[in-house]
Amino acid sequence: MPERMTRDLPIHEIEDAIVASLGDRTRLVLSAPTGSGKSTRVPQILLDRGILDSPAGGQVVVLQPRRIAARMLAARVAQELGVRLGDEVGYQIRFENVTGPKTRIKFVTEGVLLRQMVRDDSLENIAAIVFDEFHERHLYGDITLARALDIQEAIRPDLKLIVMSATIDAAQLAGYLGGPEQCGLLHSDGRTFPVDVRYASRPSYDNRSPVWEQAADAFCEFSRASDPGDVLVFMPGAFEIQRTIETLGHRKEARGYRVLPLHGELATKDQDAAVARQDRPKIVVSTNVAETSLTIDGVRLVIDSGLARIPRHDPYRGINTLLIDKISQASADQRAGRAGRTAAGVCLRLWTASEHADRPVQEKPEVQRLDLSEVVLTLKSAGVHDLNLFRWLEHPGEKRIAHAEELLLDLGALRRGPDTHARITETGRRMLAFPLHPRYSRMLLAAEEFKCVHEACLAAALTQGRDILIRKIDKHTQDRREDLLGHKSPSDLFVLMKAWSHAAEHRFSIEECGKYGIHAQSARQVAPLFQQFLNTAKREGLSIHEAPATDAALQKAIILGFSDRIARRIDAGTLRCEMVHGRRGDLARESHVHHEDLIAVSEIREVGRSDGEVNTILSLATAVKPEWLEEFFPNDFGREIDVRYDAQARRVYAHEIRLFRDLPLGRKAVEPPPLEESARLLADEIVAGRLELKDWDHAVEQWIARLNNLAAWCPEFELPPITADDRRTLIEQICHGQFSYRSVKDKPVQHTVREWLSPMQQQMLDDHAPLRVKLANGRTPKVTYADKEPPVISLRVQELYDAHETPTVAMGRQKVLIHILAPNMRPVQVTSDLANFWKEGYPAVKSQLAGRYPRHEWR
DNA sequence: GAGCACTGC
Repeated sequence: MPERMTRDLPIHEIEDAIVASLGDRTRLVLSAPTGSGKSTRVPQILLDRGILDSPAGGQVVVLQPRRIAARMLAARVAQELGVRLGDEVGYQIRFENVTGPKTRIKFVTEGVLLRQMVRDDSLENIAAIVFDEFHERHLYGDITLARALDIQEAIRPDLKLIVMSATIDAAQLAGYLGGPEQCGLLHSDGRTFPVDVRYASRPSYDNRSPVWEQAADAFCEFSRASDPGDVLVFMPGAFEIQRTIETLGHRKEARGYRVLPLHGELATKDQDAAVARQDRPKIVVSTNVAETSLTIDGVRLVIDSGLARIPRHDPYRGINTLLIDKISQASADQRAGRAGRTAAGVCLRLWTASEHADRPVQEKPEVQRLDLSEVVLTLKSAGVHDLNLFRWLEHPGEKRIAHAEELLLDLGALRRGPDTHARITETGRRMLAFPLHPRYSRMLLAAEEFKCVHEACLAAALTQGRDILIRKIDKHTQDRREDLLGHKSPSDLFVLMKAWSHAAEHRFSIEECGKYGIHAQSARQVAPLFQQFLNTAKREGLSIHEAPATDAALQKAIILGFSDRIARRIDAGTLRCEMVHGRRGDLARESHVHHEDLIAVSEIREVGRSDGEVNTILSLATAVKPEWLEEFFPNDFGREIDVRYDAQARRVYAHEIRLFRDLPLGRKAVEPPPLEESARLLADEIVAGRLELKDWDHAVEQWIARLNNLAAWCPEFELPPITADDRRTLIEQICHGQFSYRSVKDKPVQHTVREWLSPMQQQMLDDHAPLRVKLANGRTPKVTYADKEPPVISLRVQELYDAHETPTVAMGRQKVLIHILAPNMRPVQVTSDLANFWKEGYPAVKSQLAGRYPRHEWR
């Protein structure tokens, strides 16, 4: 029989209030910091006080953001109640279901419940749902709460919903849950030790030394005055951690300390070492893992860089970014709290108090930061057709929703309905059976057609968790790895599959994996995923073919999931690639598909470099044959004729360029088109000096190609004689963007055009030429044209900031719309004269951004 | 020569 719990934790002070509130209303927000005992005791209170005894069945489901928490909390509650884990108290996480028919208290991770809601929205047997650690605002937690509210209103009015949070603005949350009419609001105190938070005396932008130096300085200064005990240093990533450790190694104050790194890519034994008690005091230098996921007991001093690498999905470009950013006040408090777990502690922040006040209060919720494709598909299957009307706690932004819908339409998971809202298709429903990003579920469905389901399941499993191939390895390991995996491959996924198979054959032995730089723990975790996908595929009626699939079969399946990420190498000497939709990036150095011209990439990530610039890295590449694209996407092909004039030979050459969407795939020589005569006449004009040109050879070459394109666009266009009006027309065509920006951006052509013109026309060109904007960091921002509206220049805040250091170079004096893409918020728009942007437009931008986006010091 | 936070179905 369950024992009665002891009432030794702060949460019991409001036990009666909880019971009373849930007697009146079905919703409750409970704000309580760590140490209040809410996670273990609230479920027991619900059970003990009869709140779960509803006709619908008496289970409380407690949502946890992490598996390990679900497992440990269940074990602790079972122990407190004196019952066997899996009977009255159980837990369910991916791959593990430790519950039984008697289970009344069930801890689950967020994805488990969302999946359950997709299958069955009556939530039979569930009397109450508790959302724990809701302030972390994970994507699935947000969606699960919103759906639970829908379900409560539509079919389960008796369902109790309790949202627990440590730091979130509880009143706002209570408002979302219907206000005082429908939702109770309670607060409990925690039980932690006080932490003395100290700020830097100099603002961080004033301090030119790198964060690792600053952290080491702070440590040395502190340890000269008092004994720090165990120390925890927060850094944004592995690189900075390494530098911090090196720097501390040169400081005499750090002698006698064990200095240990802690981050996700470390082997388990190294992570354990950082958490374990040492024979000497220790300094653990860690990423965000130590903020929520791992606790290190005995820490009395926290040194916080205030930085983290924060992932975001940019819906404008359809890529993921991972850039270093300042953490929020809430996150900094969470980090500081790590110094007060076992005794009073100190937290040294490497930024000033006034800078702190400028930081955002909370981190942006994931729903406003990440790719929503999977969530959108889930909601569509639940009958939410207009996602802008969904009950978002915070609206993710129309662009983010639109981007997800576009991808799902491309994948065939959605189809436009009569009311313009896209509806889920049969393919979409089948895709939803797989717990995967829709791209990968699409790949698995395609794999059936190409008879490679088994292989595709493994490929999908390998992309889910941490990379199984460790990046930083020594030369010997590198050589051994190359012997095992080869140098070239049609797909990086094949390389991963080969590495994994080797690890699996050796039962994921740490020693054997270590020889090849394979992360044994990550590789081991792939196996259950692989099995889960195979089982799902079987259940969905896909046939798991016994015969090994050909490489081409799997490559084709991959392409069907990633057709909007086709890329072409620009040249053989570099890793530069151009992609469909005008994007560019660099193929990952470690890719094994470096010998191929045309690839599909499964991952695009924008990553900050140590010099402050940004790299777009294309990884997990798969070789693509153009004829496959033709087979699958016959309507996405176009062609363009490129005519060039060879001045020495005085001949015109023509090439046909094949385009996949807007990506040039290859060129082949063709008969010069009828325009040849006109082109030659034009060339003669120039050669004869009747048109003064600088750098004429190149200019002519470019210009003739442009004229040819114009003729294709406007058949009545006659080249000779070139009247002033013709020229005007030409310029206007250019100005209105009917030539691609790329085609006229080269300097010689600008020259050419200028030289043709009367002074008045030159003025017109200056006023209306396609904008050429070059930033101080060498990047050229995107410029888009629309009818009758000023051109739009899209700048990311980072670029704007970089550009501010040295002036932006820009041609053109017309008014433009400058679109500032600031992470975490709607784009800020200002209309400005570009040449005077810093004088006129920038103050407007600044006033809109300052305070809301304190990533940089706005000057 | 360059480049990578953490979870979760």
